[in-house]
Amino acid sequence: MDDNNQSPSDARRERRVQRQKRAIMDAAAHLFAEQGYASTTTKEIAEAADVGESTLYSYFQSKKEMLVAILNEQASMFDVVFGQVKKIDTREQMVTIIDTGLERLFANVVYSRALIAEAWTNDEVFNHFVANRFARMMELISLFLNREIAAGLMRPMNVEMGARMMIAVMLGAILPILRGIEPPPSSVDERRALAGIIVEFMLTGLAGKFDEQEGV
Amino acid sequence: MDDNNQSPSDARRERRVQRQKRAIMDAAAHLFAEQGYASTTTKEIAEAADVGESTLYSYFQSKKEMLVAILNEQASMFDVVFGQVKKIDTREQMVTIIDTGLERLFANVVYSRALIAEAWTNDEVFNHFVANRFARMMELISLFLNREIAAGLMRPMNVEMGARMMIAVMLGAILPILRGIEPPPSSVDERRALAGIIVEFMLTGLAGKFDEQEGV
Amino acid sequence: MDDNNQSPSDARRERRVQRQKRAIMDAAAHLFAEQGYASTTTKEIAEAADVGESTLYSYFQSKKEMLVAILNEQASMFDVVFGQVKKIDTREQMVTIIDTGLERLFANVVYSRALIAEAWTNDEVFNHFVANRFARMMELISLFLNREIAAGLMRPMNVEMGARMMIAVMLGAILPILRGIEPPPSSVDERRALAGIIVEFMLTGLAGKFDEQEGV
Amino acid sequence: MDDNNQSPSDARRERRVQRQKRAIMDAAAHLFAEQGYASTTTKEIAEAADVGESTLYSYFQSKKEMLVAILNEQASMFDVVFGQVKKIDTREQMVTIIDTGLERLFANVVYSRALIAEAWTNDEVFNHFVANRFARMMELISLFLNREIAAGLMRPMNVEMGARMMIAVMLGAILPILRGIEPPPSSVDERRALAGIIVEFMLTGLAGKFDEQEGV
DNA sequence: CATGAATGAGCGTTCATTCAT
DNA sequence: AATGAATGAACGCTCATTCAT
Repeated sequence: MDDNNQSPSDARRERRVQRQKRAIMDAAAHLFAEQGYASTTTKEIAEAADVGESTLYSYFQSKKEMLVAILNEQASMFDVVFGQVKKIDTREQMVTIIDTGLERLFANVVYSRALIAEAWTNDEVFNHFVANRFARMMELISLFLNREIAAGLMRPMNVEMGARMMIAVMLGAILPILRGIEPPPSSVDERRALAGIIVEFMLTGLAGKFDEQEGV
Repeated sequence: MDDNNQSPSDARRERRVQRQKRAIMDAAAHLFAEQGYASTTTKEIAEAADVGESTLYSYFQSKKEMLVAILNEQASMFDVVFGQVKKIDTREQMVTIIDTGLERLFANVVYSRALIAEAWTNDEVFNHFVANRFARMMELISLFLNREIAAGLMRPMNVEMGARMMIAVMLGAILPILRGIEPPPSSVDERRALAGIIVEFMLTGLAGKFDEQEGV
Repeated sequence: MDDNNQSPSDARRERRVQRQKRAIMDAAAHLFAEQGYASTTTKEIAEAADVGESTLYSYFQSKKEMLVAILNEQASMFDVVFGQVKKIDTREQMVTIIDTGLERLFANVVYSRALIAEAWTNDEVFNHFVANRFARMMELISLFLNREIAAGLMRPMNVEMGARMMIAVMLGAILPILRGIEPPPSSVDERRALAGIIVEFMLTGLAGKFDEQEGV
Repeated sequence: MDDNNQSPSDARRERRVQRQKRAIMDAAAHLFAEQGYASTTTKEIAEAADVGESTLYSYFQSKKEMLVAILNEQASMFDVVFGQVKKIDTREQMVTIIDTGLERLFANVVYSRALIAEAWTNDEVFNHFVANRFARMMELISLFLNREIAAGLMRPMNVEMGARMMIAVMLGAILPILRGIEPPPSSVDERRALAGIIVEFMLTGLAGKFDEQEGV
């Protein structure tokens, strides 16, 4: 009886706690994205989340912990996207993967912006949240490129540089959106079109003509 | 009399002032690049520049002014490079332009890193030091691309996206150097090789085969 | 009706209230004794008493009131002991009185320690809970000493200083126990032996030889 | 030349720094003595020392460090007094030793009161600043007592308890002064008289008759 | 009556800036 | 011109207390 009585209210409380935590994280992420972690005061976060300043500390032990929660979430989102990548055989698959990545990215633009902002100057953050993910990404792409080159579908090249370029092209396409200068694509179709353009540039650059064959 | 007497020593004083200013700016730029403007204290700058904390204020009216001086210099360096660009007709010219840009960039990596760090989160800085330069760059590249397409040397494309991709590829190639993870090229030859790779990727992407003809 | 109906349950409630109040006071006294009043948080008290933090305020109006309750109780305990003192004619009576005092003191060491801690720095506490009791104690002892001196059983002396010394010797004997460095005597016999030693030192000091006569 | 020039001003600066440090420590010691460390705010200390709150931090790294400086000084003062003690053969020597101790103690009553206040509830402070000094004191006194007993000048006794009593008697005599209830002796003669009374009570207690002989 | 959640007031501390020398 | 010393303003954070449930 007690169990039946308490369980639901426990769950409800837990949900409310999570909702508040989320509200604070969202407020903080926006501010961190817009002015950086160091320039954002707890007072501002509290006001943006519409709670008292001391209430923040019921949900996070410190300002730094808010940042970490934001970075963790953003990084794990990234892991999810990458975990789903299995094989890339056709150009269409490539577009789909990138489209999925964009979808997730645009769902929390400010989180990404905050992550980049902090990782750009903070080595600890960079090493903890970016470095190994970047390395894994490079590895995955390198494998893919090597396979394509071996199959004669891509030109011989410095594979590491190639991988870096792929990332760069993707980043370049969305940088103004991340930075908050342009709005994200307003429809699924627009987004997929963007993914298509990105792939086009990755594969053929500005000048080339690329024949769609069975492979990429 | 005063002129004859004072002029030389005035000049000497002026030179000394400029040298001190430079020392302070270098110290500040390094720190701003490594930990961000907001997280850098005037005490740290003073120590790095080996002067008393209050001496900073003999050369700059405020901490913010040090940042502005650094950003101004970095931005004007950029203007110099771009001012020299006249025409791009051959692939070789393109490589040379990019090589020149890299040269200047690597001469003051920390200045660039500081600029990016601050512009990423600070709208005022972005609008003042980056926005119009970025726009001019986009314009210049777009003109170039349109010309190439008209000449049949490049495929028809969304020109704005193309311009953005060129910038992205260049940025991608040097990002780890800017971030301070990799060292800049150690020789002029290495640097030119890097410029070559960048152009290669800009034009042909990963897959394409690009015929060097008379045009780019 | 109400009387007949409610009285028993009222009494039960009252007992429960007193039990909770006691639990909270015990928890608070321990903490006040170990870290001082100001350094003890209501959160710690609540945890030690195993109740919610806000529950404390059902029993006490404020943190300060908990302290006052503790001090009151400790002081009234003292009054009880002193109220029983009637006459001191023989050395044995003296030992008994001191032994009784020790018994009560050791029953609530932490209460005493908390009282001393707070009275040492807080004038309000000192004046309210210590000053007049100390004065009464001095008066009583002075009377006793004067009587002894008049009877030729003690040497002429500065009586106030004598009284103070008696208190000091007693305090000195139990200070390490109060401070929590040594455990209280583990048996009634040990405690009485301690009382004996205290009296011995009071009367004869380190060097003297004291003849037990009819008087003290 | 530079040496001759700089040295005096360096010394002057050093002296000024020491003077400020002392002023802050005095202000802090008074407040710590009167209301305890935890209840004293840095704002109060700053006001009492007549400096800005942030100025405190030019001289001490933290509030805790102010306390440590005070305790250290007080403890080292104690060491000085005890270091001078060589041998105790006559009652007069004993009086002199105690008189010297009183002199030093009364010179910084608030420092002592602050030390006692903090050591009473703070184990770290107790262990670091009191415990070993107390132990050394007990040891010294025990040695003395054993020698006296062996010489037949004192009665056989529990030596540890005897030592503790000596300390207690001394403490008892000055407790009201330490606590700030009574003023310290206003003249050297008064102070020496007090030392005499203390010794009297140590040796003969309340009742005894003690013959001054060659030994104590 | 019991409590988790919320908070204003105020804490110890930092820091860009000023000022006397 | 250069600086050590000083400081007000504001920071991140704690805590005794209140309140809705």
